[in-house]
Amino acid sequence: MIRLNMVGRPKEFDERQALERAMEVFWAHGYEATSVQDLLDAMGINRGSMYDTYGDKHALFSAAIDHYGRTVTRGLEDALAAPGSPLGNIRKALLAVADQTLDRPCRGCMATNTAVELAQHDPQAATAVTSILQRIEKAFQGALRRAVEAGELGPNTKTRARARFLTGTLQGIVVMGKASASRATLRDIIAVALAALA
Amino acid sequence: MIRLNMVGRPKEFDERQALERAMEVFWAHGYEATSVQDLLDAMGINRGSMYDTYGDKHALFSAAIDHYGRTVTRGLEDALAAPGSPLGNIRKALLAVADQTLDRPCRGCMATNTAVELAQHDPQAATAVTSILQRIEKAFQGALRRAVEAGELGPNTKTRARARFLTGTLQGIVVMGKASASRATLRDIIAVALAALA
DNA sequence: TTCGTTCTTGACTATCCGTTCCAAAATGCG
DNA sequence: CGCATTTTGGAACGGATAGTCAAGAACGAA
Repeated sequence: MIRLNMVGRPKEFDERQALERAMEVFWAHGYEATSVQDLLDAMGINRGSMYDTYGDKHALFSAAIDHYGRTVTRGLEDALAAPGSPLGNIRKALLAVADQTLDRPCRGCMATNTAVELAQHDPQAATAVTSILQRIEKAFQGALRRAVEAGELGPNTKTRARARFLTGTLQGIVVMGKASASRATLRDIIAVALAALA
Repeated sequence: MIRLNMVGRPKEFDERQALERAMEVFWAHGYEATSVQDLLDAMGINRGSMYDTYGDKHALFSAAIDHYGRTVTRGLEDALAAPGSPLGNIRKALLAVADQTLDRPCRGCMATNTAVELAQHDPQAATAVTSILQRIEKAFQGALRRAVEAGELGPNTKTRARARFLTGTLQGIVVMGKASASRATLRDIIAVALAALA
């Protein structure tokens, strides 16, 4: 007889919170530089629980970057879709990212980090990154379309090309920030990029 | 008595060529994912020779990224300073970088990779990256100034801000390329970026 | 209470890591 | 030819690594 709902001992830790902690460690240090022990310390659980719940280090990383998409990337989408001036939202979003990169140590963007560290040798990571970048591009494109409708941009604006451009600019800002670029440098980049939209 | 020129057994390998090989491995796989054995295999020498000649893995990496600056970055500077239309040189340089990122596997730019992987936790790597990015910015600024002199850009063009912007755009292109962006995507980015210069 | 199931704990394994060390080999000099 | 000096090849080292396993604890169902 097959029994569903055959319960055993309940988990003592919050799976979502543990995943959040793991995400932060991977985000800050990357995949290779993070040891399983680092993860366990941050997650507050021990080895068996981690391997039982997530499988192995690589699967945990996959879950972590998915979680990144569900939370951080989602936040960017919301910011770009907020009420008010669409171009203003784009400007604010870029400035917010630039400000984050001034934190020390700077984690940057987990999608960027993963693209650079893993995408070439890890198809699963590459898929996750592509998915996130596509969503960012769509979010930019949505804002640009609303800007056209609101008359902030001309009716013939090529929104897809400009959305791709903004996505690339975002990656560039993060990398420059990681390389200790000054606030002035990042503001210059944003100013020129915004001027390119008009 | 101090004797100079007291020779012993001569090196059997070409130091410069071995360094070039090491650079390629670090460039393709990053620092953490590259083992000393990987390096030895690629360099065609054995452990003792590597440790005697370069010190340790980290010192070898430093030497490798310096070598990158001396060769690859130098190549970009030359391309931007080539005779002919300065704006044309900028355009050609960006397109060349975009084309490189379509290779599989794509190594991208070693400065970008290092900025993302190491800059936050390795001051020496951060210094090397900053130095390379500064040189790229100066190279772009030089080309922009020549574009102003040649009348390709207006006399009031803010060359520093635009050079910083182009440096950021370059990083963005590399990251997008690593994330498997299509050629069309990269061309869109470049087209919008070039339009921003005018 | 007893049983089946699931989760926790920490010791354990086997492998790989960067690094050190040393005897043997290969050179120029006296 | 020795002798001093340097490189070579590879064995060896301690520590860290990702992953496994078994024994016990905590639950719901019967």
